[in-house]
Formats: sequence, C-alpha cells, structure tokens
Amino acid sequence: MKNNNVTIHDISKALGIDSSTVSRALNNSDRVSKKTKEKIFNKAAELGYQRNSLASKLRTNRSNTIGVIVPRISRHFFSSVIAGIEETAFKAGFDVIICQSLESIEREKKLVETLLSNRVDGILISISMETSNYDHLDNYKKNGFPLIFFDRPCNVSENTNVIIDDVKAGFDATAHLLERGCKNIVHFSGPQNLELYQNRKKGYTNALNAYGIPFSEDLVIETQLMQQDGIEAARQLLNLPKVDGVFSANDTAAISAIQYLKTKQVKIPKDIAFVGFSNEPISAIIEPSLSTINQPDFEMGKVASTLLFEQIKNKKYAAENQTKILKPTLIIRDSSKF
Amino acid sequence: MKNNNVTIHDISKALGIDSSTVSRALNNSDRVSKKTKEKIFNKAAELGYQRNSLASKLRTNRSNTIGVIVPRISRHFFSSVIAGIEETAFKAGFDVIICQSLESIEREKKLVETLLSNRVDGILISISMETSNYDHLDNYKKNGFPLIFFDRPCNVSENTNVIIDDVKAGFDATAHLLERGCKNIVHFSGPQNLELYQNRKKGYTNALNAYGIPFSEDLVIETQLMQQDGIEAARQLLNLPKVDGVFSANDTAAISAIQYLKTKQVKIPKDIAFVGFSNEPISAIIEPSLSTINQPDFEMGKVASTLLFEQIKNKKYAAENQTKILKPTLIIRDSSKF
DNA sequence: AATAAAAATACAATCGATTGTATTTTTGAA
DNA sequence: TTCAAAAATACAATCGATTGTATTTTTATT
Repeated sequence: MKNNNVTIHDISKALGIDSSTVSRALNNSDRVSKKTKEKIFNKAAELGYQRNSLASKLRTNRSNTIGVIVPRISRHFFSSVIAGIEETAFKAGFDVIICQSLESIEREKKLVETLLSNRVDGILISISMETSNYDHLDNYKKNGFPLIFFDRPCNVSENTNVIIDDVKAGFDATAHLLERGCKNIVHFSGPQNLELYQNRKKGYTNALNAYGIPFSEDLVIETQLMQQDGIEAARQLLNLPKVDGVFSANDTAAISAIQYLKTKQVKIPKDIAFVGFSNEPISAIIEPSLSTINQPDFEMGKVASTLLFEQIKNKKYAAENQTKILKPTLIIRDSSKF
Repeated sequence: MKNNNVTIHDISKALGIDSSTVSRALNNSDRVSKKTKEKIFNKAAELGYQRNSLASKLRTNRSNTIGVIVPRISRHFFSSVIAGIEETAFKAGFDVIICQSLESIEREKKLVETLLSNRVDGILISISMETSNYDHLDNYKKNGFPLIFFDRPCNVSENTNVIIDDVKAGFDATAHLLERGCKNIVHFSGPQNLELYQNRKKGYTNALNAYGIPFSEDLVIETQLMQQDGIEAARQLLNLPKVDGVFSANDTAAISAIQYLKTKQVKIPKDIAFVGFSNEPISAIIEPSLSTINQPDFEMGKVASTLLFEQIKNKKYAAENQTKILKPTLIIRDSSKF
C-alpha cells in the first residue's frame, strides 16, 4: 500500500521478471502470457505502482495531452468551449491542460512555450486581444505542429480556424433591431485587430445597407467591451442624437450600459432597444432580459478538438488550411421586444 | 529558425562542446565560461532549441508544476482563487495545471492520478460535492506529498486546510436578517457531507439561538443548490407558514428562488428578505440586488499556494496539520434592505 | 522423440537532460 | 619558468519506461 515512486524495476526485481516484460504487461501487450500478467498486476497493486508519465512521454515522444489557451476561463463562453473539448478529449483518451492568457500577449507567448516544452501533442487557442502578430505561433505551425484557432481566427497564414459566422450574427442582430423600427442604431465594437469584431461590425453595416439606412462611423463606439467600457459607452451615447437601438459586440458591455441608462431614466427597450452577443447566463436573468446571439460554444469545442485529433493522428492534415464556420442564433428577449 | 526538436546534443555536436557543458550553460551555471556560454546561447537560438521539460523533470524528479483541482472553473469564486494561485505561482517560477472535477468523485480520482503520474510537486484541491471518502488523497498525504485543501476542507485526518470562517459568515448573514426583524427564516442548505455547508448551517442555528428564536428543522431545505434547486426550494417555501427571510448557502439558489418568487407576486425584500453566499458578480446586477457574503477568494488562492510552496520547499511541513481561516464579510444590498 | 513454428521472456539501446567525478586548461604566485 | 590551485570542460551514469532484437520455452506436428 505504500507508494513512494515505485517503478517497473521494483516490480521486476520483486518477481524476477525482466522490466521489459513488466512494461509490456502493464500495457496489456499480447506478448506476455496471462499468468505472468496476473502476477505483475497483483504485485503492481500491492506496491502501489503508478506509471511515471514523464518517462513514458519522453520515450514515446507522445504525451496524449493537448493544451488549450483561452483568454479567461471564467468567461461562460470559454468554459463551455472547454467542456466540449474535454468531452471529446476524454473519449479519445487525451488529457487536457487548460491555460488562460488573461488577454496578455506576453502570457500567451509564455504559455505556448511551456506547453511545447512539455511536448503536448497539439494546441487549441483563442488568441488574446493584444495579439496582432503571430510569430510565436506561426513558426510551429509551419513545422506541421497541430495547432487550431477557435473563436478568434487567425487568417494571416495557412491556418485551421473554427469560428462562428460573426458577419451573419451581426447582420441578424442589427436586422432584428431594424425590423423593430429602430432608425439610429449604435454599435458597441471591440478591438479591430480581432477579426471577430471586424466581422460583427461588418454584419452591422451590411444590415444597415440592406435596409437602406446610411452608415455613420459616429455611431460606432469602439472599446475593450469590459464592464467599465459599457458604462462609458452609454454615457457617450446619451450625447448622440435620438439613438433608439444598440447592437453590442458582447453582453458584458450591453449589460453595464443598460444598468447605467436605467439610472438615467432611459426606458429599455421603449427608448432604446438592446441586442448583446454571447448569451452569457446573466443575460437571461437581468431586467429587462437581454436579447443576444447564442454561440454554439459546446459544439465549437467538440468540432475544434475533433479536428485537432485528426491532425494529430494524421500529420499531413496539419498542413491543410481549413475553416469551419458554425451557425449562431439570435435569441430575442425583453430588451428588444415590441 | 527551424525547430523540429533540437536537443542539447545537436548543439553539442554543432559546436564540438560536450552536452553536459551545453546543459550547464543553458542553466547559466558558473562552471561554464562566459565565452562558451555565449557561443552556446547563439547556437541554441539559431537552431531554435527549446528545452524538453519531460526529460528535465524526469532527471531532476522535480516538475516545478503544481496541480489545482476545482469543481468548476466557470464559478466566479473558483476562478478568482485560481487567479490568486497563479499570481503566487508565477512569482515562484512554478507552472499551474488547472483541472475541474465537475463535482464528480470519479473525475476527481482520475485527475489526482493524472497529476501525480505527471509528477506535479504539489496539489491544491477543493473537493467535489460527491466526495465523502478521502482514500484517493489520504494515501498520498500520508506519504508526505504536499497537498492542501481549500474552501472545502477535509478534517478526516491530519491535513492542511485553507477555509473561510463559514460559521461566522452564516451567523452574520442570519443575524442581519434577524436585526431586520425577520422571525421565520428559512435556510437553503447544501450537501452535508461538505463541512462547509454544515458550518454555514451551524452559523444559522447559532444566530437563531443568540436571538432567542427556536430552531426548526422544517425551515432547512437541503439541496445541491443548483439553479433548479432554488426554484424547487422557493416552491416549497411558499407552503411554509409566513416565511419572511431566507439565508441561502449560495447565490445561485438564492437568485433563481427570487426570480421564481417574483413571478408569484412575492415582494423582495418586503415580503421575504434574502441573503445569499459567495458574491457572484451577477448578485450585484440582478433586481433586487442580492445581499451576500463576500469570500476573500483571491487571497485564499494566495494563502493556499504560499503554504503549498512552503511544503514543497520544506517537506517536513507537509506532515504538520494547520488550518488557516480567512474572514468573510457581509455585503448588504437591496434584497435585505430596511 | 525430433524438430520446426509459435509463444513467452530477456537483453540492451534509447528518449533528452542532469550531475558527480575525472580530466584538461588556465591563472597566478613563487 | 614552474607548479599548485582554480577554472573550464569532458566523461559517464542516471531518471523510468519503451521497444527492436535475441534467446529461451512451449506447443504442435510428423
């Protein structure tokens, strides 16, 4: 029942069986007889043997582990993606190392290095907001290392991306407000180095176009979309002429803006209708409940990790650039009801 | 600029310098001359050398990595604790592997095994709700492996725990409701195999006692405290005679209960006042905003990891049982205002 | 009983870095 | 210039598991 780092050699000595046979037995190889296996299993249990994965990984040059880097694990969207990844990984017999970049490019670089020096078999990454240069990733990608971007795509070079159709989502959200009768719709936008925010904005302008409303850059407020940014944006918005709708590129900013506007006697949705983005759990609970875009988060995790495992199994895929686009859906709640 | 798994031996060959010297140079040992170091650094950069941590860890038997197991990374409390842990770890030069048990004892066991077989130097764990038996941890603990429990303590055997004073928190929350004039206070309680829920309940009963109100087991509703459980509890609560206050052992259940009661025309806090537990971000945003107990989450992460690093450095500490108790604070919001 | 084929087991090298010891080179004092 | 001490470098074993090859044992066939 003891445990202090028992090795296959301890089992080997205890039984007078070569360590190679012990190793094979523990891996259930059919080169070892049933009888011997049983002896070895018993002795292993008795000594409290536990495989040293480091040695195993070193020798085989496979870690059966993938790394996942997200900006922040506490964000509902990312933790749902991770849930999807973990489900697929579990079935494939892989371990998952979860890391958060906290939106810092420095941390992100360090995490990539750490994961690689621990010889993970592949990496799934949603890049930080600060990331606009991909040197720290490109190099590995070019060497055929299995690396997949999700949610925040990287189209600089040949890469595999799993994203949602942000243009369509932006279009649907804005069109919904237009259908409702909004004429002056403000867009809370995020950092434009992230393609995803470019796309949501593109969806917004496309919709305006489609409905014959002229686009004005004055109605776009670009921030980091944090809680404080939402309040600031709401403040600005009150100085704009007769705004009657807001499409926010995330829920966080939309919610804090709504909270602020309510203190200023602005009626939501009567005076200003809101649509957010991400379907954070809180958006269903606040008052008024927030219309928003639901992203297939869990599915995204499954799709991205499935692709990654294919690349790991069959390295040639790693070279092939492919982009999977998942479909978002608009959820209409009180913040934009007629 | 290539990278395909360059080793110290490649550098060694390229320069005609022994690999042991290369290794020492890369670790900045003073047994290597400045001139040689420079040559080695340059060649390493040129070849795109990256240390193989697996080999290093195997040889040194130290991984400079700790494991953290929490029930769920998406819970605000846990992600804040993790932030505290990561800050301390970063300063100490340690990597952190984050894992979630999803409240499943099976997953928890598997995670512990995986972490150990990857030879982490220590583990910080907040046990799952299902965990009532500690065999999978006790064994290692007894062998002097650095292992610290946080938030959800384990007092079965000699262990190090970092917890908050749940009895005091429960007392303060309940006393606050009593001061407000509540006479029939219901307690939403959690699984009693977790000491933390026992303690919150104890605080509740202590407060009733202190204020001369008789305790009745009928007023305690024990669930898993998930969203659905809150709704169910609220339903039950309506069948109880003149309930005028609720102390919920977490925010999630309190919030869903409030949402449900509002649909039944119950006025919060006029008819029933609420105090939750954990100070989830959402609790400040819902209406009415929820009074709750703020736990020093970030600090808990720092304290727990600091203790762990002490144990890792100085193994003898690992044997010493100590419990750190952090102080919670009551945050009064609209759900319990006069 | 003899022997070829098949099964089981043993031998030995290897993965990449580290580290105690041995050897060579350099330095500086006599 | 000589030589001991110090500095720099090389040698070789090691961490624990895996795996190709060699050897031994068992099985089955004639």
